[in-house]
Amino acid sequence: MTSNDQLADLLEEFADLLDATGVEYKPRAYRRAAENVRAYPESVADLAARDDEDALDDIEGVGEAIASKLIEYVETGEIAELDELRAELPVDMAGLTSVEGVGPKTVGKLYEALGITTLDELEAAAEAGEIQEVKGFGAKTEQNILDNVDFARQAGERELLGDAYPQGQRVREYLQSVDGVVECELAGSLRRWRATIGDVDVLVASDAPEDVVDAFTNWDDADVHIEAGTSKASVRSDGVRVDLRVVVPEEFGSALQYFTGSKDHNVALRNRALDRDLKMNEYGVFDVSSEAEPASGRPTESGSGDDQRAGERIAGDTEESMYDALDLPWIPPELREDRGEIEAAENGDLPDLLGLADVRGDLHTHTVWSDGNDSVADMVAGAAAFGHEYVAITDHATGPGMVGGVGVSDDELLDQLEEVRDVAAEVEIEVFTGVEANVDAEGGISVRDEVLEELDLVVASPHVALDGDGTERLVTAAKHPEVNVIGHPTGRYLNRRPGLDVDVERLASVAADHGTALEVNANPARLDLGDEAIRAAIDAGATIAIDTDAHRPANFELLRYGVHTARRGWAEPSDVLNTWSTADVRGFIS
DNA sequence: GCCGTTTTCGGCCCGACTGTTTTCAGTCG
Repeated sequence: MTSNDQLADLLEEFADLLDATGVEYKPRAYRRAAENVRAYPESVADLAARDDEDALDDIEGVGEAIASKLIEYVETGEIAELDELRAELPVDMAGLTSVEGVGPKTVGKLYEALGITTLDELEAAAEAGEIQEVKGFGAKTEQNILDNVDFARQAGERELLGDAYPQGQRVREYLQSVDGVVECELAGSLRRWRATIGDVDVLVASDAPEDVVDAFTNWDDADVHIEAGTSKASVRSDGVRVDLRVVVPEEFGSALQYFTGSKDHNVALRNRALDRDLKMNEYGVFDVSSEAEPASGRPTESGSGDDQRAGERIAGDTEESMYDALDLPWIPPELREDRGEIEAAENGDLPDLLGLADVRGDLHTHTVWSDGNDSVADMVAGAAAFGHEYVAITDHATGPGMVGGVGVSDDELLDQLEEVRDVAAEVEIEVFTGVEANVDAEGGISVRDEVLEELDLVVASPHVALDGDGTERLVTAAKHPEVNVIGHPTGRYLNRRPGLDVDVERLASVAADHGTALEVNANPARLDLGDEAIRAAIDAGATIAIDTDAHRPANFELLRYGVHTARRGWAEPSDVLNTWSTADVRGFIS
């Protein structure tokens, strides 16, 4: 069945092709429809497949014409009109528009003038100096294309949080050292700690914006200079696009709120403001009740550039003031996805979110006994140095998914037990003996029960057959009396494979009944379970374990990614096994 | 092509930046 994403992609291609052929307004309608189809909570293809003309009526921006095209696609696998457009403009639209500065209209013009259809042809034309000969193009545009075409070829993927976060910290530290910078914060999806990041957004408060832009473009780590004006600039650093915006200190709070997003959260807040005769934007919250024509619901066209700041400004110097003006408490960035957080805030029901300092231990680590880099003693010392009160040693067991002799056999596991106990006797922190066993395709565990019984803690993780529905298999594992934690339940690898489909509600309710925790693997390539699954799991009553899967002591630092992902899943400290005391954890796993 | 307390026509979000212009179009967020 066709996913909403696929249908939305088709509508967007439609929009781009219309745009490239110079059609007005229709492209916007198709893009809006695409956006709403993508975000629609039910399967649009299912609705379209119904023998009901009005089935698609509820989707904003989808009218008669677009609805009939969606139905045509679901029934026949094609849209005749789209095929005609493709024939008229046979270009690799997605590839070509992935070049920074090249949009649909440019694609249309270059096809018209030079017959360019692919990235390779675009590059060849630029190298041959043909592009600057086209009317409306010049030498700079041609050079920009040459500069960006390679990046466009390799890009197309969002950056992992674990790569973007250190990048963000570096730029923030640098800007904080710049003269005239009053405040500096990361914004955008990085501040919301999304698992993947489009670009790094950084916001500065300063009365000398041009000096800040200047310092930013001269940053040592800025490899490519994309653009720079008087109040904003963009560079590429280590392959990541970094966008700077500078505002005056009085507007820092409103700008931070605006640029943190998400878009959906901000739209919902803006509507709430309108209900109160207020206007909310990146410059503040304004009382427009005394403005002319209040009944029209929109400000008058004065023609001045200050329309955005019309009315009496009642908030904006801090983020708190923005929310307060709408009678809401401040909402943590991780929750700002329009997933019910505004309603919860209104009712005083916002979760008391877990913090990094609440976590007391790590229940999933590896040593040289399997594929880790360090000894049991070094990993335990690393956990203690990180500040943990307890740590579990859970090396890979041999079995399905373990290749190249990585996992330990049952006999080796028993040998390792003695070493772990010896180390444990020498240190202050609590050390749990354990294993990361493999869950086979049927839900079986790769270590004999008698051996599992000897261990304090058993993490059971899927490492093979990581596609299709994994619910029953994981349910079987979660019911196993010796299994305490289901490790990285879906087996996903961000940007590489989606992992198992899991009915989280069902898995979580079984896990809750059998005293099994579900892992949030903090490795930034995994972040598994992900935010929405975490929330579903907690709602179904399951306990969460946030573990780093550390293969060396430095990996204990990855905990932050797991904690913030759990915050995105509305997790409170009590939901998380490894915020509990040593005695309580012992109680849970015994 | 969509939409409506402006309701069957006439609008459609908008500001910053760049590169090409000689007053503006295209891209981006």
